[in-house]
Amino acid sequence: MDDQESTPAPLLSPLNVPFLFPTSVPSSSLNPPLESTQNILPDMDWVSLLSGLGQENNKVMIGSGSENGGGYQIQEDDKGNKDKRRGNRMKKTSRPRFAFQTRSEDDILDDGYRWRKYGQKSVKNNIYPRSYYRCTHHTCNVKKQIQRLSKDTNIVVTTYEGIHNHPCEKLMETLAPLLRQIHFLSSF
DNA sequence: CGTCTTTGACCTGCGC
DNA sequence: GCGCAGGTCAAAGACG
Repeated sequence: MDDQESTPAPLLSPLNVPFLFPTSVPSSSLNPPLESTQNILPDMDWVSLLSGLGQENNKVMIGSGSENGGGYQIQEDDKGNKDKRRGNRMKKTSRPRFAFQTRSEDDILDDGYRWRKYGQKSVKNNIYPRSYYRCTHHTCNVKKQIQRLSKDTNIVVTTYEGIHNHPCEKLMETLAPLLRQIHFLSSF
């Protein structure tokens, strides 16, 4: 409950996520940039989900600045703590948020990290619930939300919050043979 | 037995 | 101040 602000420098940027798609989702299934996204997703609650967004290719940078809030973090101590069990949470933070959409039958995008589901909520204007996941690495506080769109049920919007402070083992395993092959070919 | 999901309750922020 | 919506907690159960 005290390490989110002292998170060490990331070994991997959140931007590494799109590179992990081949583990379960073909890159061809990725959707176009957000400008078209907004056209085809009129029912998406982008205001709450993507407050303060920017754009970059097929991913969306979300509220990375502290001025826009968007994310929350657990607070170490707070005089507003009314409940010993859970009174010290939900404080605005500057954690980077990052969202993108995929066209997939599966809600869960295998990005190489291990996630534990910690909540699910039905959201307004969407028949599908939003699922909340947290990285299972004990020193990592990265979270992600997964939401399937009601208008286009093939589209899943994944929102990452925070930066992994540990390497992605699965990614390394996946890339190892490829790197070896590249190294082998480059030797000629 | 450890890990993960489910799910209802609870909390906070925000708009009115 | 109130109500709503979104986000989180944690107990209980499922699963391998």
